[in-house]
Amino acid sequence: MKYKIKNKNIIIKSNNDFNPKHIFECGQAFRWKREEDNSYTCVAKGRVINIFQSNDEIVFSNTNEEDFNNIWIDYFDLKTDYNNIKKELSLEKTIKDAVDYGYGIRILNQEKFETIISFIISANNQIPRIKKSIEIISKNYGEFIENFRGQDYFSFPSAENLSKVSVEELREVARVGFRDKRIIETSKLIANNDFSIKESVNLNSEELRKELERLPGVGPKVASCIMLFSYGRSETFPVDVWIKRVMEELYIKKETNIKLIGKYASEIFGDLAGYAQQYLFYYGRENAIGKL
DNA sequence: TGCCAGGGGTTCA
DNA sequence: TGAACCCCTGGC
Repeated sequence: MKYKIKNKNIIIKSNNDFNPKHIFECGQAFRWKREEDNSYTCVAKGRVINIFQSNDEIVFSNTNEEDFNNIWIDYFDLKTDYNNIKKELSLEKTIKDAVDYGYGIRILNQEKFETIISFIISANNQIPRIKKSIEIISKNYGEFIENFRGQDYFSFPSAENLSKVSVEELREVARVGFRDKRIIETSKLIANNDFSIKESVNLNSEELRKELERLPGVGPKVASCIMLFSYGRSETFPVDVWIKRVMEELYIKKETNIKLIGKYASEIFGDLAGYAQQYLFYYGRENAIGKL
């Protein structure tokens, strides 16, 4: 991975396949903040990092060379050649517009426990409220990291710590509604190793899905998101209401059901289905369905 | 102002 | 298979 260091910042070439807005606003992550200068501050792995695009350069600040190599290269999936993925996907003509539109998307490698809880919260919920709940949970039960640009940042709590919170308190404090029990029970299963995150990485995707769906609050869609956004299972194609609309509008040309859409996607996109999902999701949401 | 629909789905009957 | 679910926001 080629980079240079200037004024304590790590700088890489954008290479037309790294765009902070695309990465953070394509629906995969919740713990980022857009700053007034259009940079993005994001919390992960107990660190706070700021990312700014300047022409064809991407500037990582509030970090250091060691963290960049040990943490962020993996987190931002910098070893994967997205231009190659886009080229392959674009052979299929319908998706080409979506790929061109979200050209700078990358799929992050996020922390597993945080991703599991985040997507349990996402069920039948709205993105601003999801972000708020996750922020409150971190602030109350995570650990203080630092103050950056006037804002305090906290890590996402461990399963051990979150499992000790009462259902009532969590609902009251984090405004998670009926998801309260699911969050606490899942945290307990993970904390007491009934579900072993460490061992789960060795499962094949079919086994992993089955295992994840044992967790309260994790159904087919949430399991898919967890697999794609934190287990690197890039053949996974999460089908939510947005993707359903996009696929119906662009491909199927009529209303259909979720199962069929997943099957269809895997036939067209194969092992690249997960990437395809992200380009389509971003394209569909940003352009608002109906105007495609 | 106040009511109502609907949302990154899952669960339970 | 279908209704119910917390809470919040946007539209009327």
